[in-house]
Amino acid sequence: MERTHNNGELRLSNVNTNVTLIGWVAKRRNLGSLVFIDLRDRTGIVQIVCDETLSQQIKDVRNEYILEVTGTVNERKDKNDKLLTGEIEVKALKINIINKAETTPIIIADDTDALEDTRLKYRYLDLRRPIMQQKLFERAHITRVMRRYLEDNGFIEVETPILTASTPEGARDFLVPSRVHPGSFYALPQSPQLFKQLLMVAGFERYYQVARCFRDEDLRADRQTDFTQVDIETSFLSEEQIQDLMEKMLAKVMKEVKGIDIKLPFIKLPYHEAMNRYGSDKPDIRFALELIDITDIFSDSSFAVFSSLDNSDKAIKALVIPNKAQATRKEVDHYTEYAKKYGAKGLVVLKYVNAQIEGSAVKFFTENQIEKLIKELKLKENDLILIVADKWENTCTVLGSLRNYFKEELQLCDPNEFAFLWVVDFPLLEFDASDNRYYAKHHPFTRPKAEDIALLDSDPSKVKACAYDMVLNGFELGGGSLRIYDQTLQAKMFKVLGFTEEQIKQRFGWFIEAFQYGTPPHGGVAFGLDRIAMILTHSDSLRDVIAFPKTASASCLLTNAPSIVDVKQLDELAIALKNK
RNA sequence: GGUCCAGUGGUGUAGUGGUUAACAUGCCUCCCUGUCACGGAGGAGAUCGCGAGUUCGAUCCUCGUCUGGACCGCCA
Repeated sequence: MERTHNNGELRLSNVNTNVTLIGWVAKRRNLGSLVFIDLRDRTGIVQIVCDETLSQQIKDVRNEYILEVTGTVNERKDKNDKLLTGEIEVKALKINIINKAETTPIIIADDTDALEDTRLKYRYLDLRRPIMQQKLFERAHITRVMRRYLEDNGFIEVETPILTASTPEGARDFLVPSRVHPGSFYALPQSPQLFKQLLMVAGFERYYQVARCFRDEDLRADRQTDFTQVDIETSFLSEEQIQDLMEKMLAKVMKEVKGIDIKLPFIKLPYHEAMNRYGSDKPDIRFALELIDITDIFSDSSFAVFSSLDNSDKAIKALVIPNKAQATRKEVDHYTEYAKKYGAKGLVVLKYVNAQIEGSAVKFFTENQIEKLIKELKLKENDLILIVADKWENTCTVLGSLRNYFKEELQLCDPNEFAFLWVVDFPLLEFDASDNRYYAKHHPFTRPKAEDIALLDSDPSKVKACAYDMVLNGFELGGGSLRIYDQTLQAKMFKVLGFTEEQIKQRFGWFIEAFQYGTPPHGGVAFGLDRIAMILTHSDSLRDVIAFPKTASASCLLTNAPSIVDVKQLDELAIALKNK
């Protein structure tokens, strides 16, 4: 087999040359003694013409047969502007059938009608579709640009173990039983976090890895159990220096992969402001529709919904939807249901029509409050006003979810706009009321802001972290932080998290021990490669940019994983299954 | 763990308490020299996801179950 050209690259300039092509039969159009064959390879499709002299050779040729075609490139009489090769065709002189194919269960074309489960079962056929190939090519391009950028900036790729130790705190681990040590388990890494920090202790200064990570949690359209992280760690750099390096990397990706120039530096939005204005720690800032705080207006309200709240942690906020005052009862109920799904107790719905605020809650408002409301919400005729009153964080997230809901309903975003930003100054800790303890919001090795360290003793909830997330169009692309490199501070952090000396020793002892031998100040970031590829290829699901993804119930329809194993295998691992 | 949606020829859909289960596409046979979603004629192909119940009778109604999807919880 000696192919001379790729199918998709033939143009008018190739006319009158002899070529040998290889590809799959995408379509056969038989006009009797004249037969057209669309021959597809990974570069595209070209039309092959076969006249009567070849009729015996191609008699049996059907879709998805693999052919080797030798012929002459001719200019077409009837051109096809839907094909890049549409100005030419190849007049076949010799056709060799390299392999036959059964009729495929799905149509191999961009607009296949197969549903996703069928596509996943026959993924190898689904991946023959040009659009799927294009997505995986684009994903590889993203990875390539990132790799080159990191290599050019002195980063070294180091591989870290897949079979490692279980680390508590965080997502559920996938466990792998040890045969050599019956009763003991490895865990698959949720991220190479601890290893990359040890590489900094080891003195590599700049590390990266295109790393497979595993989390045994339920899946979503934008979440898989195993996924790929571009994992990065640096020594001696500040938050700003790391962010600067990383946003330049993304700018390069956007330029080289999408041909788009994005503005540097990225906007930096403190967590608190992001929540207050957008109701999300990963806001889509392509559209405004910001939340407006009206807590002060109703500080002395007699309206039970507002007055029953705990003053130490409450927020009343409004979202104003233009031209939606005519929403039907059914629509309004739908918004309320939507808000409840995200934890709202209720939704106060008002309308601004004929320069008046209407709604069942209005009777609890004073003249003064109504006046202030009109002014502060900058109300215009036909505005719909949605108000949530709850604990600060709940109020924000509920309205933030509604904001995203209206983004879709009102189509407020240009899919070809890419709005990057950093969300910074995250809180270090989160208090969990049911466990009555603090949890690290990022992870227990995140460095607190220097000016907040004193607060670790007095008011841990107020401590901010040197942590940052890169956000694009409402998705978290990646997140990172500076890490604690001081043993005393790390000990204090563990204490705040409620660990005993013994627990620390047992869980993190090997890690902490490393820090006493000269640990550089370090910090890094990890990007969700799948998610970046999903957004840049305008895919609705991560599954579209992962070659062999899992379903929402974490199974693989192609291989039928996970599957039952032989009792003998279990015996070797000293595992007995519980009878159900 | 929860809420919601879907499951009918290979594929994608329609539909009905009693049908010869419809349509498109794909597949097979034949015709066709300028098609490119080729066209024309004919044909094969479905225990209506599975189980139980209601009923004289269930693909349709009820319950359960399985599978797929979206979301909430969860995802340091």
